[in-house]
Amino acid sequence: MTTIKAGKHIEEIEGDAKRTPRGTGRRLHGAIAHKLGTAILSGKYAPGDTLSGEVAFAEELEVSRSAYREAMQVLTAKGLVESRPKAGTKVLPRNRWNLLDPEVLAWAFAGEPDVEFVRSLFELRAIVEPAAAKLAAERRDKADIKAMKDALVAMRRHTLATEAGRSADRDFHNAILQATHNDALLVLSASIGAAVNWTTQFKQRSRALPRNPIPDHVKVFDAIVAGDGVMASDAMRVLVDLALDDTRSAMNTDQPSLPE
Amino acid sequence: MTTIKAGKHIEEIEGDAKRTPRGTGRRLHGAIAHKLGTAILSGKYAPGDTLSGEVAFAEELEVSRSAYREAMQVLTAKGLVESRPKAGTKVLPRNRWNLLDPEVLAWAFAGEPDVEFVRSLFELRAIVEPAAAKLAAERRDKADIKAMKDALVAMRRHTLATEAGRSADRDFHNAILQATHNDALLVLSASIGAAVNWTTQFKQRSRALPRNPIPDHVKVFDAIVAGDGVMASDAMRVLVDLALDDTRSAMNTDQPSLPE
DNA sequence: TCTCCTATTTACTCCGACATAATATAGCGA
DNA sequence: TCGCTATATTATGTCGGAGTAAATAGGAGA
Repeated sequence: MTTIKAGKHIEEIEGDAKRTPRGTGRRLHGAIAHKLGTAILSGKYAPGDTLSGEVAFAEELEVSRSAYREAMQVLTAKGLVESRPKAGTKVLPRNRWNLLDPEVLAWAFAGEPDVEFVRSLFELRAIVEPAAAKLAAERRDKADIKAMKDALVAMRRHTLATEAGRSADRDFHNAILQATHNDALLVLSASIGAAVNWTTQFKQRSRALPRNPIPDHVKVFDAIVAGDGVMASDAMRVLVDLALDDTRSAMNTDQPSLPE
Repeated sequence: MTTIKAGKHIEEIEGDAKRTPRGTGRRLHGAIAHKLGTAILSGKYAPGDTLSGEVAFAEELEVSRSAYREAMQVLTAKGLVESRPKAGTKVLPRNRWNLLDPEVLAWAFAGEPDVEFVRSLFELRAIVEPAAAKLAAERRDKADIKAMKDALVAMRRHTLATEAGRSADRDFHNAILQATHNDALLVLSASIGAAVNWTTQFKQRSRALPRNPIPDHVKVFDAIVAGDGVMASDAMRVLVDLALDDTRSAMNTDQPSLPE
């Protein structure tokens, strides 16, 4: 007998189905959750579907039941599935999903993102961000202004074509939400930031950005510094609308099914 | 020896620390997550704190490591903690918490809710709900109107003092968000609904509601039915502002540290 | 003094068994 | 024949322990 005791055959697993340990800090159950999460978000498992039993599915994934179960707890925590004895694990209806969870959002954008959903996100941005800019103009302090200024400088140095530039863009929007000194709004930052990031990448994917986004951002910044809430709100509304236009045209001309 | 084999001593546990199985559908790891979640949200474990090791903590809670770990996966999924080998499990900074997650929100309101946080939530409502009402007025269909009407009828029958009435209130706001036909907004429904619910209960706790909320709701409803976005938005703004006033005065006159 | 290596601590993964709860089925009574 | 109750089935839930992998701390060598 081969006397394989504990998790000895991990190597075959990695070489086979899940080359899990990408980078550092990636755990096995996290990888499973990612795999199943994207599968659900992409529609491979539709709401109402019943997943295979724990033992069968864990075996199919070539992981232990423990790891599989821990992954399911993650999906359950995010409202994607629900497990009950005897009944099995079922995919919950879409309105139970925590679509604003950063990780779920990432799963949603892992495959071909739903055009309708992107539109929803921009509509949310169009509602929240102008209002946030208004509050920021009324409440910003020195530190907030500095954070926004730094982000703007970084955006000018790198372009949106680089990751550093996109990061600076996110930092700018994040700084605005931070300046509202509102925890609930700040949480949306992670969600909105993710949406901004993914859609910006989509814009880049199809064509070079034809328009210089800096002036629009500067207008928002100036209004906030001046403490003019209405002007900040208006400027931000323009910014979001333009971003929506760009993304929309980019997605229309975007040929689907690009390989990863 | 007592020859206790598997989970045989659950009874002592239930009678002791965690009287877990309240109702049906409550799992052990869910109870652990609830317990630790409320502990973190209440500040018993502050950001940066390192929790005891798996073995020690699981033993302290009188549960198996599996159950404890599954609970931790839930907390990790909601951004409350982060675990790394050797370093242990640490509570993440507040800005990493998914405060809009319905479950986290429930944990936040399980103890004495932070006044500042409640204010943040109402500010979010004041931003989102009027805009949602406007969209709803432009896009509502027959089914949406029926859902709102039914909720209004139920609100009239029961008062906000009853759970049925609060449920109807939530249904009404939920129906409006549903009528926007926007998935991203709909997700906020769960969060906002929870906030509405908790704060409504707080209002009830300190005194009888002096004002009849029905007319305000009817105004919103009529505007949406008429398809008048601006009017719907205005009416909703009034409604939220009034609710904020009520809650604020209720929390001011509210003597803290009421026993559960 | 700095760098590299080793050692330890902690979480991570696996396994196999038993307990529990919800459903499906069969039996019983009206 | 129909409806209700008791039993059997089956999948999730919980348990305990063993062994693996990773990150930090401390020590050895340059």
